[in-house]
Amino acid sequence: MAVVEVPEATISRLPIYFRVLADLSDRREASVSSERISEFAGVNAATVRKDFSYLGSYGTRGVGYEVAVLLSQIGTRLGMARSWPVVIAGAGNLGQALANYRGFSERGFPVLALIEVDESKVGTTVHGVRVRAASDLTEIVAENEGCIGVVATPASVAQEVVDRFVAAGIRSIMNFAPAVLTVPEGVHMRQVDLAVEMQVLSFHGQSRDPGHSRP
Amino acid sequence: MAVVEVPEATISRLPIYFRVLADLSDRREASVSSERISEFAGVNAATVRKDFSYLGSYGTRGVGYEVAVLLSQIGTRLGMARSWPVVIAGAGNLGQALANYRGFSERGFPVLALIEVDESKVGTTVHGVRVRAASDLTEIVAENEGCIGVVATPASVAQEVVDRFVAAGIRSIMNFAPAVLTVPEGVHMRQVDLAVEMQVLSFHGQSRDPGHSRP
DNA sequence: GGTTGTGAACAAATTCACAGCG
DNA sequence: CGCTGTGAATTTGTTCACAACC
Repeated sequence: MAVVEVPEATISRLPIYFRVLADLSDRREASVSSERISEFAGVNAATVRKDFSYLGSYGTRGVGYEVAVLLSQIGTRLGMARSWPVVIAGAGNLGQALANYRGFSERGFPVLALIEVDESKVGTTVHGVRVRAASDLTEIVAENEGCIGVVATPASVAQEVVDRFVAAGIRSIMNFAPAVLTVPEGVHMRQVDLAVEMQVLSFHGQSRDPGHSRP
Repeated sequence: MAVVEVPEATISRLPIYFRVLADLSDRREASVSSERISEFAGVNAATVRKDFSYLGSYGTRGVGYEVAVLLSQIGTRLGMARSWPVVIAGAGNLGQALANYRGFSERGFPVLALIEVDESKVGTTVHGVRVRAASDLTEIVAENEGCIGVVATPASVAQEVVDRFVAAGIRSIMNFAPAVLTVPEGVHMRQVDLAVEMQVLSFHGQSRDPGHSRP
């Protein structure tokens, strides 16, 4: 129970459990079984239990899990006890859209600033978020512990942006540019490519296979 | 080489290879080794070769792969020979952002319409995309073979929207709402939850582990 | 009784390592 | 020689099935 690392596959499901448990908590449900979580999360019940067991032993045999306890445990693991400021590079289409996206701020990821190289945009405000110059980056990151950097620039400059992020002290990066980027050891990066997701869908539309349903 | 299904993990990498090969093609490179693709795609070279072998035998031993041949093969498999019309449900923040996102249309996924229940928005135009009533959905889908449905509504109505999509004849759905949804056999659905991605990042930021770099 | 927590069995995906061939 | 294509080995992830416990 001590030395075992939480597997990556489990980590990627924790946010789902967190959401499900938050819903249950809103509905004033005190206790829940792995079977019921399994239904809401779309994950096999044994997987749910095994995932939870990596975090420790928080259930009661014959009863289930206390929603509040589990929610707080997973929340803590996910770092949801604090908020994680976000800096978005690129005030173009996507950057503005992300700055405007409530899903971030509502879930603990307030957008601090949009970073833009186009001088004419610097100093303006997009959906309440200030557009600032690239030269301000180091200062912004220094003043806000644990900043997450979001790359919303064209692919051609994405690696350059990531390098600047890293130089400024950012250790977590989310990349929306359609490019594979490299970061040094110790920096964590995730890639979201909307067109890639669409192409996976069109693969299944293409071949007349009876595609399946789980995300 | 014949009866073997293409594994899901391979399918999800095909769009990456496609992008890398398109870049190489732009740079007028005629031939490429799995080793080089591996660098650009951030995937082990043996994995690259195994992935390609599911599509057939398109390489030349001692030489490598012909960029043009491979690009066309993968493009065909991904259904990129045609364009895939997209209908977005929900003309709120996210829906408008997606309608405005060039990455879709540029890569063969033109946005046909935004579907919105708020009567006051119906009839307007958002970034050149018409906002239409839910009752128009069936007609739109019928007129456009192979429509992809995008869910950009609040989570509370997402399942309802998916059911309408399916009833209208849509078989490929991309869900941006933070909810786990179910679809009948034969309908393919993919989930993109931006806050989930951020939470996975904050998990790694939280624990002082030397997070790693690959997407 | 009911449900957790987990070892063991199974399945999928990745990586190694090398035969086979241009 | 160099690089592909692929069996075999390894790692990672999932699911089963049941003892342990409330």
